[in-house]
Amino acid sequence: MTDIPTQLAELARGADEILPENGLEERLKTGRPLVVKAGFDPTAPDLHVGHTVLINKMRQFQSFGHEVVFLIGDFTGMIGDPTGKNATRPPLSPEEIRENAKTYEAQIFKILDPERTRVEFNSTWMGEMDAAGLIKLASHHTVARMLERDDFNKRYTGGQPISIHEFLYPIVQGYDSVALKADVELGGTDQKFNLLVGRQLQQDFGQKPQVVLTTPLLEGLDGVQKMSKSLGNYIGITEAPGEMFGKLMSISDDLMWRYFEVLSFRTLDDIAGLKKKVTGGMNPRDAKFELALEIVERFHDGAQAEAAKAEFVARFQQGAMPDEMPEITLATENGELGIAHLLKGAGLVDSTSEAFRMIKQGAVRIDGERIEDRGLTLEAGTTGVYQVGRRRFARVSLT
RNA sequence: GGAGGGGUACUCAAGCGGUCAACGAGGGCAGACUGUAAAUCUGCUGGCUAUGCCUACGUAGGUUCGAAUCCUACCCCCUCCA
Repeated sequence: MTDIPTQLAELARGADEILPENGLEERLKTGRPLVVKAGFDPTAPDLHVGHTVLINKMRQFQSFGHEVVFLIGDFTGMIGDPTGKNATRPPLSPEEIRENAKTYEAQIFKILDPERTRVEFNSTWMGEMDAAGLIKLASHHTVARMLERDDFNKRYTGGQPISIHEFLYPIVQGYDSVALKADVELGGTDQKFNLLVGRQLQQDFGQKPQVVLTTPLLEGLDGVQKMSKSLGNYIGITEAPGEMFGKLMSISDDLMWRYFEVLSFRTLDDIAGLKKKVTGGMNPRDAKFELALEIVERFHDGAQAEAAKAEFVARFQQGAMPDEMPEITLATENGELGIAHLLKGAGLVDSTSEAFRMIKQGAVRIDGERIEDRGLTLEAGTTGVYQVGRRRFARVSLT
């Protein structure tokens, strides 16, 4: 096993907080493999790179020989995490949960070692608990402590409603740590309160309170709001290399440095050096290339990453057409088809109204030639590459 | 249970009888420029068999030449009091 100082240094890297501060060292000194728990919401099985900050941390624990528990909160999912401003959500069916779990596994095992990962569902123990058990469990926590949580506190003092069931979320999550006898729980900074409830409950149940390690929440592509699927500002880890590369290239120069900090495996010194070069005149675009290459390689491979970069350069720097595009065949009426219908039929625009708008704005090209006539009709038997904007292409044949 | 406030396009948010397919902001898309799908600037942002037509302002009716705007009922959300 790796020596403790090295483990400590590696595990603390990129972490937002470790509570209690010396707790991790103390646990590591026991010399036994630690049970490291991280909970995931069953409703969002499409992981994005924001989640990987945490998963990478799990991988580190794993590589040091600890036992990682990937906990799917199917029971808590019924409540809906009140962290943030989420509204309550409809409960998932057992089938949906099983499906989501499979999707999760396919994705996390790109990073984690399946041999050393335990996948658990909290309905395993929560599903068996009856009302009496839940009341008893709830008695382990007080309203005053619950109201310490920042968002509850704000809502309470601000006269905003808080439903009773929302109080159950942190309690159930905390009880998961009791059920698993967790040594360490990982979570985003927004989970800090919930993770701390776990400590308190474990103590009440006669266990040694877990160490809490929080990781920062990653900003999404917009650079402002946290990365999330519902906000659409994310990079999914199953996305195609080209997509992934393009999205990384679209982030602002400022955000690029943030991504380097939390997503890159480069050393901090290395990143500082890169930053210096940019200040000294290096094109930030080239630094962004480095980042995009590294991330794409992580979820695909080196060759695909290079190919994605080559494609990006050709397409956006040199304005070339993509090598691959959808091939579509459309039937004409009376031997011809209006341009608006063609674009809609090819899926390049959502409506004929949009097609006309795009034409008016000079966004439509046929074989690279910009067209301006909205009344243009194309004859049967012709084939052409139709383009809307810089990113939407299709090769369309008319019959 | 009582009193009050509110439901408008992807989101927030104006409008309170015609000039409203609906101000403004954000987001998105497009164009220009460039150092890139960064930044910046400009435009567009309901649909269609397209110089016109159709559907839209919680739902269903009603008043009116004419309603997102007025009336009635219903549904939903929020606040305060009990």
